[in-house]
Amino acid sequence: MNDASIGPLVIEVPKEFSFKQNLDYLAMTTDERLYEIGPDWIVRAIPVNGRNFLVKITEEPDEGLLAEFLEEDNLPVGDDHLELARYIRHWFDLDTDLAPFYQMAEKDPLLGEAVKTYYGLRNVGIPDFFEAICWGILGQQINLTFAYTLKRRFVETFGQAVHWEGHDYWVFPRPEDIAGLSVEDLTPLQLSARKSEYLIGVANEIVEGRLLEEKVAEAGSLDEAEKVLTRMRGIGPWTANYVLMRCLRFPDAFPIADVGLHNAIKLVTGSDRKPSLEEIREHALPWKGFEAYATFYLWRCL
DNA sequence: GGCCAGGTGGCCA
DNA sequence: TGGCCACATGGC
Repeated sequence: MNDASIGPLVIEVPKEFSFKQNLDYLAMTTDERLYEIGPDWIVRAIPVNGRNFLVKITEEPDEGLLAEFLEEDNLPVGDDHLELARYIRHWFDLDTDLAPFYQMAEKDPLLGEAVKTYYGLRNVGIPDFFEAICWGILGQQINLTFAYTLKRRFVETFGQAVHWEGHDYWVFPRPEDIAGLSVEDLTPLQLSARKSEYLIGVANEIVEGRLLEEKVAEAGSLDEAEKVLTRMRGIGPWTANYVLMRCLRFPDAFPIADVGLHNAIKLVTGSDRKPSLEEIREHALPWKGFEAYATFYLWRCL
């Protein structure tokens, strides 16, 4: 890794991977300002080892993903390469074997169409733990459009930007950027007082070492991990499962109370009403161990 | 103008 | 444990 300090990073991808499907998914939410997307590329600033690297990712047939570093005066050295590769693998969830999920899903009445239509889509994740939690809290009980607006304001107010060729590439605020704030600092963004308390509270818990990503990741089970997270004020079962699904990659994480999930099930079953919790549990029986991917693909149908 | 939104905490029996 | 209710504000 020493003499490769210049030149792109090559990242192998599994067979069940479609760069296009993942770009199409990400293209729906560009207003959060954390990346820019073209027809066959994506650019984002990736925070690693205390620095922000501007990375352009493309696909090279038969090789995998190619990550180029755009700023000539800000190139990764040493261990940075490893961390950047890890970040990108995490982002596109490249280390999960989707074959068993697909095997189950193609016969499933709710998932069959979705896995055919979106074959190769990965559970595009939120590699940053704090971002995943904040995004969960921001999205609670408001419509998604407004949630993205709030996220954009949050990022542009408290995050860091990499300026390159007339464009800003934003990095999500760190817990230490938020921990010292007061509710009044967040009011101008049109965040409710309660949400502001939650965000600042979680930031403090992380900064002071009372909430550790490793502790959650190493929990013995989904239940245990959920308990650690829901001890935080502002993190209920929905947010906990959302974070476990999008960031910590628990395959069985399942935000069962999610309105989007309910709407998706209503849509794919052609029902005229949303399913009850009991009905969802019934639908989800065959998904055991794959609830996270099942949910992600159902969301994609909306 | 009314209902809904990728919920949660707090209170009560 | 389970059922209400306040919260809070934009989108459609």
